[in-house]
Amino acid sequence: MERTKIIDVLRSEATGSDVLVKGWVRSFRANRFIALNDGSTIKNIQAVVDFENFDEAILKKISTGAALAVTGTLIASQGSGQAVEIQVKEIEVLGEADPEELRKTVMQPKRHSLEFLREQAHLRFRTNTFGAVFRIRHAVAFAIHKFFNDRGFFYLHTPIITGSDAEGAGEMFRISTLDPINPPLTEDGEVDYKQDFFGKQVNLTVSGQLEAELGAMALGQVYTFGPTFRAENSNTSRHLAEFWMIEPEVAFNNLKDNMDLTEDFLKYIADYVLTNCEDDLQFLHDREVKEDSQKPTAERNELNLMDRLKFVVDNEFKRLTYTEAIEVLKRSKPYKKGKFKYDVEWGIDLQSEHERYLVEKEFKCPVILTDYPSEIKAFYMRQNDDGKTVAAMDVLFPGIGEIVGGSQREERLDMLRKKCGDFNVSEEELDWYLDTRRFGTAEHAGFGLGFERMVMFVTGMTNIRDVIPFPRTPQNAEF
RNA sequence: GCUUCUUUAGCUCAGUUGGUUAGAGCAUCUGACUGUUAAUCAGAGGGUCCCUGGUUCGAGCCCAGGAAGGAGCGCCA
Repeated sequence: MERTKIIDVLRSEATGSDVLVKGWVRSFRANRFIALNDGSTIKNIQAVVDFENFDEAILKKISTGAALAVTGTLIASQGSGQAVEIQVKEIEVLGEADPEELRKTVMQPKRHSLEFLREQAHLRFRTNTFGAVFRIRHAVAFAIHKFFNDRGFFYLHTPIITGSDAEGAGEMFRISTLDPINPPLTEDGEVDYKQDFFGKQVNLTVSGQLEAELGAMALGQVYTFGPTFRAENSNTSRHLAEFWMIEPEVAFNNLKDNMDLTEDFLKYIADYVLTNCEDDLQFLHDREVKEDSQKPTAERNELNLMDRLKFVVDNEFKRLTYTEAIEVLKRSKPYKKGKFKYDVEWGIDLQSEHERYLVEKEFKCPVILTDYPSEIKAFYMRQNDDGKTVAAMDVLFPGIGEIVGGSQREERLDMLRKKCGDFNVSEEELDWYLDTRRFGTAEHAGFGLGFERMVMFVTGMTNIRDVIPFPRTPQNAEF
């Protein structure tokens, strides 16, 4: 008989017919009820064993975590917790799981802290929470490709190994095949990278944007979706050393087009998850509601998970300029009462506390801030006519902070070269990039979305390490 | 990197003013029961009290240093 996935068995109306399912035991109750899960859905199928007339040797091997092949008749359940169940005819134990060993793992049938689950990242897939998170993570990735494909974007693979650190987006991981103990040296006693694999110093990418711009200035609309690496010593719940980033880039788009695209995009993803991940979302929703009920009122979510997603889908994002934001902050209660740790003044970079105030207290919805002072943003962002600000935008989400950073790019060659000078960026190294401005330059814009931050938002997980299968953070590269 | 909190059984945690044999629930094992939904009942096993040093007649508890983890901040996506 062919195996049927549990998600299909549960949907099936064919009671009375025989099925074969394979999966892992979640629990074995009363020597009679096996809860079996195969990962196709968060739901388990209940397999009912007539233990009085069953091989005891097999029953003994059925324990939490074991892999089974179960053959039996699909029947309407006599119990109230499920619509259908399998009346077992035959069980083959595919892989045993020693209970004495299993009790040391996250697979034991009880609630665990997320910290403990993280220590066994290789086993946490078997839990309800992480099963749900990673099925949703897939759905978000798929939705992203679908969104762009449906709009005629081309998926562009930008290099993971790069020779430029021009963007200055952060500390980089160096890649080398040189002997680390005795590297070849130049006459000056420096490491001689000319003898390295690529004949120069190279790093893991911190952004595919500059390369994506080249694609956009020929293919029109492109996006990247790949791994990104930052060697920052960041110890927070929203930073990873290895994460995935989506960077669309569109020729002939200005900042307004860019904002519209971003908003459509984020709404599309939230909506996709709401309509396609019902069971997993409901589980995470209930989990959060339960957790919240044990917290003091002040620490609870104002909106629950489902409502937060619906809110993003149904409401316009609040758009305002940096200059307006500074004014709002200066009029705010915490500012007047001296509650902010950092001062608010035009020209400063907004601190987390300021962004959180705007998103969580003042507007209570996603916020797009635009037109930041030139000095605090990257060299490639387009200079506004006021001479002080650039056509930048940051999208701020409640609880997560900056989820998207983007801009209209500086397309005027002379202006871009001036900015290179101002920001100490080597024109020589970026000659290939400047060529786009030499040959048929045109206005264009794009943004970068932190994939894991989006997954955090749609799953309600509050630590970024819990939305990536194998988190890489300072001092941690396990498994 | 900075601030702050935490570290006691496989897990989650309690542990009084420094006092003799360190506890609970869950998990595991044994037995009973058997249409259960984190099954129930009875019993059992299970401890480098994070590490190092100090104070003390005596330290899980006090002091110093260190490590790991959480939360917040900075850097950012």
